[in-house]
Amino acid sequence: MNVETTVEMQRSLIQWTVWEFQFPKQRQQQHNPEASTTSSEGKVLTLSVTVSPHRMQVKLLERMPLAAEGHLDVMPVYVLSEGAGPGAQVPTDLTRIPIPLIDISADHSNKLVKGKVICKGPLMSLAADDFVLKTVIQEEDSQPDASSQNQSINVVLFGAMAKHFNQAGSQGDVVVASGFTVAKSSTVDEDKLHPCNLLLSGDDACLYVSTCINLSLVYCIWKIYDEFITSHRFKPNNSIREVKNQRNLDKHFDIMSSSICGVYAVVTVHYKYIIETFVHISVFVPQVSRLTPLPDPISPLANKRNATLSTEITMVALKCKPRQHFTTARQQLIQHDSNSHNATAIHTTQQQITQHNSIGETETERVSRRTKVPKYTYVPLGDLKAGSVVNVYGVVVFFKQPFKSRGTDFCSSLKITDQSNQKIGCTIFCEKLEDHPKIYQIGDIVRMHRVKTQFFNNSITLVNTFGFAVVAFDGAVGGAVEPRTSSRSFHFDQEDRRTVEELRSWAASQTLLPPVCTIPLSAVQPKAYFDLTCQLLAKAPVDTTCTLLRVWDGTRCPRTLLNVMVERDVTEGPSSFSKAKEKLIANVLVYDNHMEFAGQLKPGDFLRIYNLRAIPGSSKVPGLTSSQSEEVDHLAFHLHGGTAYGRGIRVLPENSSEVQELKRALEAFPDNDEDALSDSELLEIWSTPPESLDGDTVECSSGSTLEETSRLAAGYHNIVPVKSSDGHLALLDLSAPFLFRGRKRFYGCKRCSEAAVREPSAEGVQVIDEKIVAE
DNA sequence: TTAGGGTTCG
Repeated sequence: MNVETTVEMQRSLIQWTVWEFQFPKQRQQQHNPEASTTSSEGKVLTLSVTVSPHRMQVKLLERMPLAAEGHLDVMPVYVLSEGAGPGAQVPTDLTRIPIPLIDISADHSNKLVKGKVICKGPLMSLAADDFVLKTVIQEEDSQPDASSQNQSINVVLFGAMAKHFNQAGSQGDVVVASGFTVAKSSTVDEDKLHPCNLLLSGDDACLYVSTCINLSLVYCIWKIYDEFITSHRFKPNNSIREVKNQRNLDKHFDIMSSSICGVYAVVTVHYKYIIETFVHISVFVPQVSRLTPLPDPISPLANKRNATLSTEITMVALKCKPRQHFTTARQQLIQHDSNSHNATAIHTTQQQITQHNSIGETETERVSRRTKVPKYTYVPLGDLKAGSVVNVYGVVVFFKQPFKSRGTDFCSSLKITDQSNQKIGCTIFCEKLEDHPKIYQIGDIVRMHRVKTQFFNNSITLVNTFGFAVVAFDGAVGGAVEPRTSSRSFHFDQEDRRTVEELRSWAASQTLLPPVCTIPLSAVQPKAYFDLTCQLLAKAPVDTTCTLLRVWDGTRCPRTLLNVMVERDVTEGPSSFSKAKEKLIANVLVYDNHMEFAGQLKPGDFLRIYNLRAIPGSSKVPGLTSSQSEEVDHLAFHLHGGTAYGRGIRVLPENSSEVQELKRALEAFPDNDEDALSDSELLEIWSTPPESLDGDTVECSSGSTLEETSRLAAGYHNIVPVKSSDGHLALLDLSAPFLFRGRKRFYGCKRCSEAAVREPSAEGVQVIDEKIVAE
């Protein structure tokens, strides 16, 4: 059994050089345990991987033997690369039979069927460790109109195969089945599918799954870090499942790679877990002059490989009992691997790389090439002289988000540096926020046009002047070079790209950057200052100096978080969340000058809050509940007034790598679907008078139509429609309980529900005007 | 014009 995963080399990394390392025979045959002690002669590289929640640093140190333990707990999955395609992977002695031609009376012992998964049923458990799963596959090459009969067939998987397919397969995958039996379909009248079913069970049954898994570079590092280095145990079961959650291919890659900082060598892109044979890891090292190439790469292929640009599809083959097909598959796998530098799109010359670089250029670059924009010159920061107007590049070592000055403009404050090691302060005044540099974190790179140099306190500073323009870039080595600017036209060419990349590499080699202070809620320490990347869920004014922001980042702070009660009708966004979600929500109190900016935020916005303070056990917070004032072990989050240490808030754009990363974390939260309302919850809400539901669970609407109520319901957590009855509130329909939650409506059963109406407290509820009700 | 980094009232 083996697992092999292939990751494509992405465009933004094509100038990287690949070294390959192969670890032959870490373990001998799984079924031959005596042999497993032999041979760990495979040469291995050692990695130093430093991982913090938002950054990762991988350093190539030296080579040493790698303890390869725990290889045997692998689920029977083959992941084969697309290069060969399904046809090449399956045994050649089998012939393909089109789905419509499958017939119960024919002999299928040497046949295979190929089709696309159009429906995947749930995994059903028959007994402990015995499963069944039904899926529907459709003849892949079928014409939509011509002879469309019986193009789709039920495939029933049994045992471990069902379980593995449940994890590894999904709708849209292309599968090849062999070793199946054919049975009469009992559901043909209902599903109108093929009159036969394919049954995949027993030793001969085999299913090859071709899926569009595409691992990100960094994801692989994570896996290697996680499974290989930390625990020395493979958990391919997990990796397959998790990988399949990472289908957002290019984006995912960009995000992850741009969140790397200071990468010296990146492992993977083409790695294989091959149990019993070898582990195979490729190393990509950026071609920057500072880095000397690794001495004598182990693999003879090493210098030949540079990059592969093609989209690859990963093949997964599932087998109940792999023994019989295993040898074939493995041999093919190895063969495929040794040929892959021919078979896949690998570029071996600098010329080809250059070609791809130019293919990779942006529209702007092409435009600027054609229209001959005048060339900019950039003055190194060490060569600045007072009294001139210059263009500069620099790495951000300090920044303040734009803040309101006493004059007419917003003011940004930066400190930048470059290879000259000069640190230069910059002050930028612009009326419009969008004209300010879009700096998200220290290490970002800025290019500024038309800044004037002036002396202040014995050093040169930069201030923007007429015609000022700024573009910012992420500072992560290997990440996409995407200019952040609101400018419609700006010059950007290959030289700019190179400058950015050189600055990135240089910065990565320096220790000039302060340690990362962006941490998730789960890692917050009392008294710490930190930057928080989060999503705003709701906000509410607390008093004249303070606004409450309710935020989350998908992680849970191990400490009790401060609970701040505010009046419901001043809350923007939902006034309450599910219990599980509430546990993840941090209440951030934003003071003074930050209130104005906070006022413009909308629930749903993705934010980075800079220099947030985690304060333990305060009891003097406005709105604090009396029960909590006793508590000492809670954390409050304060964004204090002022802009010291870059204190402030920034809305992160939806397409930024930071937000993409955050979104993945939030999507992983299992209870994200607030629409799901269990019977007991419904009962709880229903049978409890509104005013006693923790004060904020139920909204009452009065005298509205169904349509109005529905519209209203979209904006509230729960709505129980009521009507006016003698000036009091009454349920619209007493025969059955119903509850509106967002777009969903929940109805109780007439027979078994007992609806009780209690009069809500008058506070916050309008006195009902009979005329309005009548209207 | 404005700011010219350097924590904390809450």
